[in-house]
Amino acid sequence: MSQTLDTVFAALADPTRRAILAMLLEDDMAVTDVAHPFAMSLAAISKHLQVLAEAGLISQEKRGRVKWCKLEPDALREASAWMQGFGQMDSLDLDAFERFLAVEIGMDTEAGAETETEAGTS
Amino acid sequence: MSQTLDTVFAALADPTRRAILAMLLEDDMAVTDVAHPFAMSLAAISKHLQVLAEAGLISQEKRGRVKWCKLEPDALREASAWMQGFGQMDSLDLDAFERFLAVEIGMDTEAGAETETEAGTS
DNA sequence: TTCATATTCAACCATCTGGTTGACGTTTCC
DNA sequence: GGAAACGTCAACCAGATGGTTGAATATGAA
Repeated sequence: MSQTLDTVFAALADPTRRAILAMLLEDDMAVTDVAHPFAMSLAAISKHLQVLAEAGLISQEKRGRVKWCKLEPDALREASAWMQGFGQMDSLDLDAFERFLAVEIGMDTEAGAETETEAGTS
Repeated sequence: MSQTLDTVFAALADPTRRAILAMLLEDDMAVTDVAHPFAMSLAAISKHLQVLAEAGLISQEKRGRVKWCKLEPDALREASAWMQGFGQMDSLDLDAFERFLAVEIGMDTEAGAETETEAGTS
């Protein structure tokens, strides 16, 4: 579940990839056209597009010899929703939010840490 | 400018750091207390906190021998605002947004502009 | 002073990342 | 068929990242 957030935020951390997203905002594009404005090899852009696709931020569809790239805003909305939790922290259910995050990485947040939550060993 | 987005998104890409933010949402904490729920060394947590501080997501203040960590939601709001641009792409000024991104990474989006934007200080 | 607590620093390690180049498989066009 | 365009793959490289351990630095308490 939270692996999505890992990959989405990691994908967004690179300025080249953010710029690609901005370009795709305007229109679907072929890989070569995406690569055109950048001072780097086509292979590098191809890798960036794979990172974006694995994060679910774009989708790719091959038609003929051209692979079309399309923005998929849903993954962004998910990450954005996560951040909204912090942005609007005033009116947030902090306990519930923390429990959510605790589950997210499988940690215990201080209280009741010694409960046999990992009872799987028996 | 966009180095902020780079560092903020990179900081958010790690689940440990997101969990730390969630903990700080509840209350300010000392480094040792932040580290307590995690199965990793104090030094590792100290590094994570430095990453968060450099991204502006938290601030740290030393009182006595204890260093207190405090959530700074502003940096999150900034990144969140960036993402909102995609989430609400329907009602967005695409041209303006693309120009913003183009400047952000110093690239040209198709339309030629050999403007030497920055005499690199970096 | 001496000891314990709180935190960082430095060196080290394995792995990931972002880039390169060159070769390769497809698809289109002449 | 053969050449060009589209895109990926594989190998390689330098540097960043996330973790470790052990020593070092403050500060507080006895």
